[in-house]
Amino acid sequence: MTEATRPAKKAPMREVLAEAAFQLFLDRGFEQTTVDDIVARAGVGRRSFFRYFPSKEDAVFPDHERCLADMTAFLEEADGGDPVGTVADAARLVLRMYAANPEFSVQRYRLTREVPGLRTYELSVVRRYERTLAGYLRERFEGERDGALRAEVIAASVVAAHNNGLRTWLRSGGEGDPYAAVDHALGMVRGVWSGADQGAALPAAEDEVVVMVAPKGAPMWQVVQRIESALGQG
Amino acid sequence: MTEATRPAKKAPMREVLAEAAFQLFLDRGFEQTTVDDIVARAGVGRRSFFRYFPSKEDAVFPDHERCLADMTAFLEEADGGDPVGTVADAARLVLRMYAANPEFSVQRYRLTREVPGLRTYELSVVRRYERTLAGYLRERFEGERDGALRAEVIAASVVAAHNNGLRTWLRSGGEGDPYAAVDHALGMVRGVWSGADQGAALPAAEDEVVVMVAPKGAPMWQVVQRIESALGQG
DNA sequence: GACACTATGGCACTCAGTACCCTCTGGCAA
DNA sequence: TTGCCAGAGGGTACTGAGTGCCATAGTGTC
Repeated sequence: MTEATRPAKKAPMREVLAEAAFQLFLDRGFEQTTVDDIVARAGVGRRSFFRYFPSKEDAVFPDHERCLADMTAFLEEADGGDPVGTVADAARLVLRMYAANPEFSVQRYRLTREVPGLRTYELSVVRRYERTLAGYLRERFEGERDGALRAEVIAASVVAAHNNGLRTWLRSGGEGDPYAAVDHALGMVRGVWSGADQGAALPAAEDEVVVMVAPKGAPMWQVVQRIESALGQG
Repeated sequence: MTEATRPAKKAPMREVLAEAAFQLFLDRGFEQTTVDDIVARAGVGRRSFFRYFPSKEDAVFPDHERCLADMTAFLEEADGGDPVGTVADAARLVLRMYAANPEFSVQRYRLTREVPGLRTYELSVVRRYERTLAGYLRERFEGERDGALRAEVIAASVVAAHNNGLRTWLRSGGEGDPYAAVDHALGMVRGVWSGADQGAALPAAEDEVVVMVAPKGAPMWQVVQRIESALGQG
């Protein structure tokens, strides 16, 4: 009726629904909100909801589908650099999505923490990222010893590290720089697993050697970090 | 009525239900089987099903609850040895459960692969194992730098490695020794992440050093393996 | 104006999961 | 014996997610 400025393209229904759903979830809780409540608030028919979201849970994560597509595209276009670094960069795409909307991300995080159904749903989303990363690594490690195994373990490590940093930021209420923690975490994983093609990319002679000295009782991850700095990767 | 041998303790209803459910799932598929079908086959009331299984999915994984309890108990009783080795051993408890019943495990694996709902449910189960392992590691790493981060990444690595080996065995139809692949996978993870307290447990002097030489272009994981053998941990 | 195509609404249905109440059974005490 | 209690299981009705099918309205195009 009184639709304000004339050429105002009416917001796409998908966003209207997601917005209405999220507000209701915040107000009265996820389980206490029915799909009928959502469509009533959005002023549309019930059937329309399920045309845009296959399930009630999907309305809480309206942006992951796009992000997953971005990640896939990113990996398809990736050049042949360090595989671990590449998947770490791919993981950062997810962080970028969260960071693009801190308030929403934090609210959703709190909501998800409290609703078992949403936690489970989120797991399936995270798993798809992990599988995407693992698929890329599997190709890169094709033919290498334990290639498939390393692909999956590295993908899991990257996802775990990313999520650790991300959660730290979310728990803090979305204040400050989310990239710091995530980059630190991903850096650790990269330090442990990476290195293969990175060295080969250097024009240095193959017969160059590095001598590393470490106390015998030193923790392995500390040893790895020293190797890193010895190789000048830090 | 004609209940065969007299002192035959009637099988506990939970098992009767799980058995009936699983057979029906194999015969006509998970989604094509309703809870009414299951209770009809088991010869009990519908209400009883939900007394024993909170959801239809739970009937497919009747043993994980117990296994998770075993893992928790195992970690509580664990001595202070190498933390990574301890969680690797804890993960092996899961493999033991699968290996105790190869045919069932393989059938369930095939079923789970095909049913999205079951895949998602399994994710939530796996996640609980992962959290249990991470919780243990977090305590062990208390106060260390990046302790919580390392706990989560290592837990994720261990779970990924375990599942990689397990799936290899399941895909093979449950033939042969499942422990071989899993031990190999866990060994790799342990080689990369372990070492901290292991070295300290040696009576060797703190000032002992190891000198390691490696080609500059060598992959990091290969470097790690060489360090391992240098330290005599292989 | 007929046609087609797409977006949306409405209705009816299945089925998982829950709340509430009933029955049956086996103790156990007065 | 009677009365009482407790615990296992059964039955019924309800809520709410998700689906299939059809009707309707808007928007072109010829």
